Amino acid sequence: MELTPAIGKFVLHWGEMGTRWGINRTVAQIHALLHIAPAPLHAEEIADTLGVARSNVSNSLKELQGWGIVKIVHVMGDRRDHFESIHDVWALFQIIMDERKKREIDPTVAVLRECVATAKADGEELAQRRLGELAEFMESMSGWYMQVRKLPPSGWRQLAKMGNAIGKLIGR
Amino acid sequence: MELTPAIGKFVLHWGEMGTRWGINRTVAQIHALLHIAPAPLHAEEIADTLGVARSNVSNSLKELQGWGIVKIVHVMGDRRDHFESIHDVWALFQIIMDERKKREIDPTVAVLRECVATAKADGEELAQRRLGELAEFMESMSGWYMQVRKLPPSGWRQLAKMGNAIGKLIGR
DNA sequence: ATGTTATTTCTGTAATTACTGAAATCGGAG
DNA sequence: CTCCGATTTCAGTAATTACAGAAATAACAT
Repeated sequence: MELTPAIGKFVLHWGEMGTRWGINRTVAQIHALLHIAPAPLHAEEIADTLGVARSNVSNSLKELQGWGIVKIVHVMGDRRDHFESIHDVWALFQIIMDERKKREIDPTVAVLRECVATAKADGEELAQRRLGELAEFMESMSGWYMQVRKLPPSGWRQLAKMGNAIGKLIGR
Repeated sequence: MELTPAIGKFVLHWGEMGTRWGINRTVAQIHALLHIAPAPLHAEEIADTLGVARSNVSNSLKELQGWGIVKIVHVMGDRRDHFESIHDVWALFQIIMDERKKREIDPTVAVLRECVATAKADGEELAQRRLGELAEFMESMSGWYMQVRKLPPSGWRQLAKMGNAIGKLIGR
């Protein structure tokens, strides 16, 4: 797998973006590489292409598999594992959203609810209100996302184009 | 400003969440503290409450002001700057989204477009297609967000409740 | 079984990022 | 201008995170 100028630039940028969103740089780079790869790659190929240690690739791939955006595939006559990422960007986005919701949003809402309960018990009215509002907001966003996520990609696309119409529908 | 159990728990959790989304822990903690504070706080009060250095607070507050979610306010008869955060969660969310779009999404789309152009010039058809799809997806999401962001908070809330209706409207 | 290659785990190190405390700067008040 | 409190800057240090390379394990072929 050779790094052409276009691909190299993309991989580097994607890596940087990763760091800004709490994703390890190498993990993001590998994801980028697999995303544009014409065929599944094996670990050593990735290590060579990106110039990182084999072990680093191994761990990063585990991470990506944990997120569910990279799968192992096998190639006839080759004992090595090959890796492939989801190429459908809408599906990719959905998986990442689902995962972040599960790992971060849901637990946060749970903690907020606990805090609200404690605040109530301790008679801290203001804290109770503020934290309650925050919890409600997050649940509201979550709930909305859970609705839209069921739509097929085409539905999402339509939704994206409907911004104006929705504004009118609601009657701002 | 004393840290009650409820508030302490919230501040700690918010700090952790920050790290997962690429926000410095202290920055996130200060934001959390200001979010539930009954009145604007001055820097030293924040430093004492969270047990971090005064300079750390100063820099973190600059960061939060850069994001536009914390403002300086002045208190009669007090020379010190006091800090207040936006308490409306919907407004807060919108500001953060706007900022991340400006700082990360838009530049990424720009880079993707450049990569597509390069890929095209170099005759890399697959890369061109994949990167093009990614760029289009991100622009599509951006555009959609730009539409909805104009709605008043009440509109957002309605939108959140409309998930089902929208599904039917689109006719999945 | 033994050898061979692929993969993972683990430990030490490197790099990065966050933080502190001191020093410098700022900005009014007298 | 000089003083004094508030704030910021900066340089050194601490803590965290990412990484490489070695060692261990696994998976298969012979």
